[in-house]
Amino acid sequence: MEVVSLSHSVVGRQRRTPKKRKGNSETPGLTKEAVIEAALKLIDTTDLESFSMRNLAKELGVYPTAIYWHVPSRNAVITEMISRVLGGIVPEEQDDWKEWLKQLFRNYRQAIRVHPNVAPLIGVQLVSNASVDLDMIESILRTLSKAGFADDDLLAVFNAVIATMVGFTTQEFSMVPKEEADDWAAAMQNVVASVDDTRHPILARNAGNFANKAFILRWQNGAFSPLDSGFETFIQAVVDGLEVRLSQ
Amino acid sequence: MEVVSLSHSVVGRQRRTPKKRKGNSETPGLTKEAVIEAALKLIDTTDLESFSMRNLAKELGVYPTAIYWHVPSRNAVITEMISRVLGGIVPEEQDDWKEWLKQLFRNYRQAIRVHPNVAPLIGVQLVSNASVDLDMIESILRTLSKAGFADDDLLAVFNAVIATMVGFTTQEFSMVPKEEADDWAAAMQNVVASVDDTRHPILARNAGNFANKAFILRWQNGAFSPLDSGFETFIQAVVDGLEVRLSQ
DNA sequence: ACCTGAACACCGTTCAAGT
DNA sequence: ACCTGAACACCGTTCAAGT
Repeated sequence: MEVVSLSHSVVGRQRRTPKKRKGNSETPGLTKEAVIEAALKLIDTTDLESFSMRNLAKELGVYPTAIYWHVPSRNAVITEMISRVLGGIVPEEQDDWKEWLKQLFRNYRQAIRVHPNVAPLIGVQLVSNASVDLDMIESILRTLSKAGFADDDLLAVFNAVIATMVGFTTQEFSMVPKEEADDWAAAMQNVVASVDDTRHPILARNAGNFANKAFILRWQNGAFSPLDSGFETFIQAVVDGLEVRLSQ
Repeated sequence: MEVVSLSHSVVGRQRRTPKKRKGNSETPGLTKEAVIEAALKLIDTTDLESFSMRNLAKELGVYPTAIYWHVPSRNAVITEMISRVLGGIVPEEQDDWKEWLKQLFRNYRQAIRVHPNVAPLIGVQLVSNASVDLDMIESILRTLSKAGFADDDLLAVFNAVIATMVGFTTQEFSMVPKEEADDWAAAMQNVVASVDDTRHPILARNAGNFANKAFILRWQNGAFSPLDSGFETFIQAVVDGLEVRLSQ
């Protein structure tokens, strides 16, 4: 996988490239790898709000400013985390382009499920593209080309594919307010339970089924209440719809 | 439009309900409406990073803490802004359910285009649901029911619809790093310009077309580089795919 | 009722100083 | 080379005090 990192020119500049450690088993000190690893551990065990450079330093047992020797900025840490989380989601080549795409979408979602709190960072920050995986892009383009999309269509369909891959999962694992989580859950449950069946009859009829399992009407995110059937329905619709487009 | 606000129970508690002003033209003072309006103006003219309670206070010419008399928390401001931005996106009823859905998606995107910096807040924070628009939900469910979706399918398709509505646009208008925007644009342009055409031939062939117009390979967001064709392709594919599902 | 003003517990990041 | 430590310019929010 060729990942072109823009970290140096983009997310901040490192003062010097730290010297690589010798192979012998000295005290490890701090390394970039250790920083990223600790960052992932921190974001996994707490949440996105608690993910700060200062808490990261606490986790590592160093002063906050020590981190900046190994990593140029907070955005760089985020970039590195993302490319680590999303590494290896590109499926094996396959004849059926629809199946290949669905597998890509599922692999993305599975990768996020392992580190759900990272999800909000990807869909929402253009910086998340700072480490561009050209191999992934080429694989998608190859699949779409084989399927029959070309020229201007290739761009439009590519954008549709990326939106499909990222969009559902980003929302599924969106941030839950930390402090007021309990109050909020209670309030939302109350809303769902007391839907007026003359004003909103269809919703009232389906309220039990929708509670905490529908976007907008849930009080937990995908880490606790996964939206499997919605996801499968969504990606199936997209690939079916793209097939319809091909036949026109 | 019945918007159920969870602000009181969820996003913080107000100390007292401020008394409504009399009709005569006294000095206006501060009101909740003025706070939300200034918040939108601030987020529109600057960006999401600059949107802080303290900057909001500066904009209003008051001390930061004065805001808290009218609004319980930052999350409440966000909630109010979102429901203001997304007010009135539900289309008129219509026979063709596919057209109705597409119109909903387009209305959502148009609403976001007026206040692009609000976009990241919606897709990514569960708090964004704090003001639940039950009328919108019922309208979607009515349309889907008329189309023929029922029972468990209704939930899955509803989730697919919300993901479609929010997902593409959230990414299209994702946050651009403020400080290093120029450096980053240059670096990304360089990546796109120097794609190796033996390793990534299809991308190399399409690089000119993809530069700043494809997800992952752009350095500006939808406010400067809108992805119209991708969006239309995406929503058309979704509704076509849902129609395929109906016919099975 | 509504605002000021001080204060608390946080941020990311820079830079000089140590070893 | 790599870390400490102080410092800067920020945050959201609470609470007492003013008017």
